Order: sequence, then C-alpha cells, then structure tokens
Amino acid sequence: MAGRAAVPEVIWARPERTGRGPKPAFTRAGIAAAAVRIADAEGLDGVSMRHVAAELGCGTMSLYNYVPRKEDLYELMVDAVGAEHEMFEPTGDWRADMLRNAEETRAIMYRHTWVPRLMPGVHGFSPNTLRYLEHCLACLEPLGIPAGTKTELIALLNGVVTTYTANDIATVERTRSMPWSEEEENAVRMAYLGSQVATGAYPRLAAAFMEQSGPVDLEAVFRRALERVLDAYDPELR
Amino acid sequence: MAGRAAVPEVIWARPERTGRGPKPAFTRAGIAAAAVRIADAEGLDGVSMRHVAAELGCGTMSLYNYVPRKEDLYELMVDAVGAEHEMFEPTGDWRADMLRNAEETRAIMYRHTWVPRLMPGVHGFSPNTLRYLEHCLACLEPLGIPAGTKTELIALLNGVVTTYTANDIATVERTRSMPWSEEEENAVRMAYLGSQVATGAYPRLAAAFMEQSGPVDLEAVFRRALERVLDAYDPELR
DNA sequence: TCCTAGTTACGTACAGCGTACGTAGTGCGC
DNA sequence: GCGCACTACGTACGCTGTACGTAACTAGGA
Repeated sequence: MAGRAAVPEVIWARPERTGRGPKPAFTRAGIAAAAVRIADAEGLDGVSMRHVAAELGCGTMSLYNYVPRKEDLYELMVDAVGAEHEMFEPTGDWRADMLRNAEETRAIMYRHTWVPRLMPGVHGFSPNTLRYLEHCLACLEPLGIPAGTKTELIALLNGVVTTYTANDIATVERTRSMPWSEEEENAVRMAYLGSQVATGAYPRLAAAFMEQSGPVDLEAVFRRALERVLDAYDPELR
Repeated sequence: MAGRAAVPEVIWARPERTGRGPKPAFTRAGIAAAAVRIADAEGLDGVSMRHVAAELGCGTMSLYNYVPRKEDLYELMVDAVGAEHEMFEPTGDWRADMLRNAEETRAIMYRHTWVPRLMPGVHGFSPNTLRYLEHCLACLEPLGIPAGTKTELIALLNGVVTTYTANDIATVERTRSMPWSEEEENAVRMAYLGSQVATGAYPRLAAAFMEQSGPVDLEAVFRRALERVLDAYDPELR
C-alpha cells in the first residue's frame, strides 16, 4: 500500500530517501536531468512520464516513486536549470551585479526555452531558487534600502526578465516541429499586423509602427527595460 | 477535401466567413464565450475541444471548422477577455490613466485566473489586444517621449502586471479542485520555507523573513511595483 | 438555370496522455 | 529474523487532440 497524499505537498519537503526498503535506482537530480534533456531536444510536449521513464531505462510507473505528480516533475526541471546560475562573488556594485544576474537568467531561458511556460505553475521555493534569492540579496548588500524593498526589487526584476524573454522566445518555441521556419512565421505575422494597421483603426499604433526603421533589436530593448527598473530603485537618482 | 494549412497561420488573418457553402451555425465570439465560461467554471484543464463543442451543442469535429488548432482556441479566449478592458477617455494624467489600465488588467486576470498561464503562448496581435495598445498610446499622449519608448513602457508595465498577478493567482489556481484549501496549502508552504530558512543556509533571506511582521499585503506590493515602473519613465523625476 | 466546387457537420478511429491499482520482490529497523 | 515500508512495474481506464471520410448544403460561374 503506497497511500496517496490527502494533504498538500511540496516535493521539496518530502525527503528524497527514507531508511527502509531497497535502495532507489535513481535520484531526483538524475530524473530532472533526463527530463531537461528531453525538453531541450524535443520541446516541453516531448516530456511525458513514459518518455522520461524510457530515457532513464525504467518502467513508467516506477517514476511515480520519485515524483508523485507530473507537476512535481516540472518543479524538478525548473530547479535543475536554476543550478546553472553562477553564484559569483558580489563586486560591491549592486547595479552591475543585478544586471549580470538578469542577463544570466535570460541566457538560461534561451538555453531552455520551455522554462517560461513552466514559470507560472511553479512554487518558487526550490533549493536552487532559494540559493539564487540569497545570492541576489548578497549582491544588493551595498544598497541602502530595507530588506523588504530589496525582495520587491528582485521580484520585479525577475518578472521583467521572464516576460520579456518569454515573449522573445515565443516564436521560436511555436515554430518548433512546424513545417515552416521562424522567418516565414514572422513574415506572415508582420504582414497581418501591417494590414491591420493599414485599416486606419489604430492611428497611434500606425504612427509608432512607421516611426521605427529596420528590425527591432530585442536585446537592446531588454537591456533598456532592465536599466529603467534599476533606476527606479536607485537612491542616487531620486 | 478540406486541406490543412501547410503554411503559417494567424487565426485573425483568416476571414471568419467566405461566401460559399452553408451558413455557419456559430461565431468565433460565441465559441470563445463558451470556452471562457468553461475555463472560469472548471479551470483551464476543463477546456477540451469535446467539452467546448458539447457546451455549444455541436459535434466535436465541427469545432475544427472554426478553430484549426486548439492553440487558436486559446487565442480566441485571451482576445475575448481583452474585450473587458474599459477603453475610457484619457484624462490627460498619463500616470493615473496607466495605473487604471494596469489595475483593470489585474482585475481581469483575477476574474479569469487561467489567463496568465495562456499568455506566454499567445501571439499578441488579436483585435482586442491591438485596441488596448491603441488605448494605452492614447493615454500616454501627454507624455513627451518617443513613440518607441512609449511602447516599451506599455510592454514593461504589462509584463509586471502579468508576472505579479500570475504569482498571486498561482496558489488559488493550484488548489482548484484539490482536496485541500488555499489556507492549508499556504500553511504547508510557509512551514517548509520556515524550516529551510531555519537551517541557516540562507542568512540574508532569514533576515528578510524575520523583518516582515504579519502577512504580506499583495495589493500594496503590486501597486508599489507599478509606481516604481512609472517613476522610471517620468521625465519630471529624472 | 444548372452544375460544381468549396463549406459545414459530424461519426469513427488512433495514438498518446496521466495515473489508479494490484502484485511481487527487497532490505532496514525493531 | 520477522514484519513492514519501500521499490519496481504491468495492466487498464478515461481522457486528450485531431486525421480522415462521408453526406448535406449553397453561392458563384457557365
């Protein structure tokens, strides 16, 4: 008798190993790594319990000994890529340090384009998340504001990084395993947008559309947004 | 022979009705409304093609005449709730107007808690999205910055609203149709967080944790974040 | 006016999903 | 060394998105 949970559960609160019984053949880290490998290679939709189990070389239902629900597998995956954050020694320049953190988060998401889609469902208290939070707080040590405001800054910055990067990634992820290329998709979308704007129903939008010359530099837009957010918390600028 | 698309498609670019054939029994708006009704009542997972078709009173496969892929149904849903935005007459106070827009977006998401989960996958060019964008640009008319910077402000603000609200909603959505309450879930999570902090592995986090007294006022945190972002674009403050 | 091609409607079918449940074997703690 | 918690995993169920085939319908071109 296994006995399913009738009470809320955070997977991180359940110990990976309790004394009794045969030694487990796999670890959470190994399972997470397998799932991440599949998601990177085939997209998030390729991550099924069956598929992950096959990758590990075990029966499908054996996975459920380690991961009570699929949602928890997602939790493991997000935590696993969180380990890719470099927890560097703070330099004393909180702005530069936080910028670096943000750029790193963005880079991680570009490496694992499925992360943004998972973010809304995730608890946010996994070991690596906590370590990252602690690291950010260390970077913000020189900044003379209350701890509560610091965590608000971190949350805001992470939110901005996530939405911006999610948006930039969306097209790439959408065209994965489609019979057309990213450029084709973009062309079709831009043509549609142009046709809408041309109806005259959106005059101000049309003006903004005309004002821009050449393609948008997503990276520059992203960095400008970061700078603005940091400005908003910089005591020297207010 | 229907002939599936071998070329990228934006559902908004395909006309709702072409001359030939029997008159369609349903409209995009009606289908979207049905899907939204289901999502509101049973959560996003309740939205299946079969279920929506049943709600409309038609065969499952008939839906595919209107909605080529399920992803497009999501697109319709997000556009449908976008119609709930009140496109008020700009007052001339761009800060107040944008705050109002943001609060309204948040309210919409609270009414339809499944929206944040859909946001990453959505194209962002639906009719109501364009109308909302145009409305925001109208509100920002008094602000003396380039149009490009205005759209960046709008994007940043929307991003902040989305992530913050998604986070606040996450627990509610997670406990939907679970055998435990939101309070129980929160208690378990807080207990776990406390236990982790108590290990001493996260000293700064612990300090921040101790500093706060009483429960967090999510609404206040949200509003403070908005103010900061607006500050960052306010020419009078720089 | 009639013909026909494009639509609508929808039943059937298939591959794949998450996971409940039962059973067999293993090894630690008492 | 007994018992029990644990691991492993095959089977099965209800559900999903959707490809495909067929029948009814109607607007446009000849």
